[in-house]
Amino acid sequence: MPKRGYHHGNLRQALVEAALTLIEAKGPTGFTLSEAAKQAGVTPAAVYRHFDGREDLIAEAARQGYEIFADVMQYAYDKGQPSAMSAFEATGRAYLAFARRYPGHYIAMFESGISVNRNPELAAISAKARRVLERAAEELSQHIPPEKRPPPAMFSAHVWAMSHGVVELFARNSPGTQSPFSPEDLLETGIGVYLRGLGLIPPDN
Amino acid sequence: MPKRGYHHGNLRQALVEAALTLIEAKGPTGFTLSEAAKQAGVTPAAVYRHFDGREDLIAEAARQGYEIFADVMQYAYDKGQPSAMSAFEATGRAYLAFARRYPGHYIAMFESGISVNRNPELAAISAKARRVLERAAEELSQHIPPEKRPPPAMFSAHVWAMSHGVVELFARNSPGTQSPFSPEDLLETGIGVYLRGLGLIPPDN
DNA sequence: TGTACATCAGTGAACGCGCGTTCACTGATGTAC
DNA sequence: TGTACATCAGTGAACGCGCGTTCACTGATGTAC
Repeated sequence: MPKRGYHHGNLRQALVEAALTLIEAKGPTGFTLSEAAKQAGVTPAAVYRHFDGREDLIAEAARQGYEIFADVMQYAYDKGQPSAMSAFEATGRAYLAFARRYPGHYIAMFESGISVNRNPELAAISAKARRVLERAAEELSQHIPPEKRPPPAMFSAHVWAMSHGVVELFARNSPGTQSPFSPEDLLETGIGVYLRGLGLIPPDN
Repeated sequence: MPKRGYHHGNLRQALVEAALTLIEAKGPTGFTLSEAAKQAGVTPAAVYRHFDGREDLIAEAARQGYEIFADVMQYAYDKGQPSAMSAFEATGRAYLAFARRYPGHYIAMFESGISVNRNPELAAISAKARRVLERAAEELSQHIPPEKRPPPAMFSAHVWAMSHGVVELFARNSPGTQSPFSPEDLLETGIGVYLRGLGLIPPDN
């Protein structure tokens, strides 16, 4: 049984979770340190026992997000093996699934404006997550004749961009008026067309 | 010569422009009505002669953005005629060019969290902009055999998603570590691969 | 087991700040005669 | 052209608010003997 702290128990993590809930509910703008403290049942000043301040708390939320993100992507990649194609497709689906399932984390990571270079730990874990997708792209691209093979970094950037675009425009309520297609469908078909364009799927399949 | 108002001249527009500058510089979060007023050389209270409040000012900035956006897209589309392909590619490039050239507008439109349904005028102009891309996709898709033709709305959603993703991840400084490729290259090649996947570009071209 | 002491997580009061918004006003501009 | 009046854009003072942050403190928990 995990030992509980002196007073609250595990305030640090409770604050991160409060922050995630609030970020999800009100956007990175609406999130305030005071409200997170209140939601954790604690005075705002208590937050400073665990974090340097507001930004630091958001950064920790993002860090935990990247941690989960990297795991999820890696797991999808492994599970899709040994086919390079199915591994790649699984990571694409995992991206969207992550955004759906952990919206607070996703927002903290990609919409809060905190830089990934704000501290080395954050930079490391985000790079790790990115590398999963890059590796999947790299392996898949070996099936393309070398002379028409795009650089894997470009390949993965395309897929990342489409995934992120689908999330931002169609998996949230706000700006893109809802399309008649589900985000999952859009991403699946979009990546499908893209892979066909790379010659990785037969043209008439 | 445009007539100037009583005191300031054209406060309404000056406020919109101040807002755009601030939104660009500090993000939608950092933007404050008071600062916009100050930058326009006016008391915060004066803003209320022209707008209902802070949100209304952002909405007007977004509206003007959609206005420009629709024009830019339409112009690119027309200029790319009569080839459906070149018209389509031109609108894709225009998307990115718009994001680059009017960052304040772009942020107000897509990142400020204001809903396009907040007022009818905004909904109308944003729909108009969207329709340009949809029409380009529709015409282009006529070159695909009907049985393997995706719905044009899906087609344009894919391209919009990739464009938006490239802008958000690679054309800003923050989250995506800078890729070795320029956003323009990424979008151009990404859409190229996608169109090839649709069979619109010969496989070995 | 019991006592004395050290640690340190969380308190509560206080701070200065800039925010969005309101209000009665002022004074420059426009208009009627 | 000159005067009296109406309009209304912008003023400046004030408001209440919640924010992030600081500080000396308290009191529960852990530890040494």
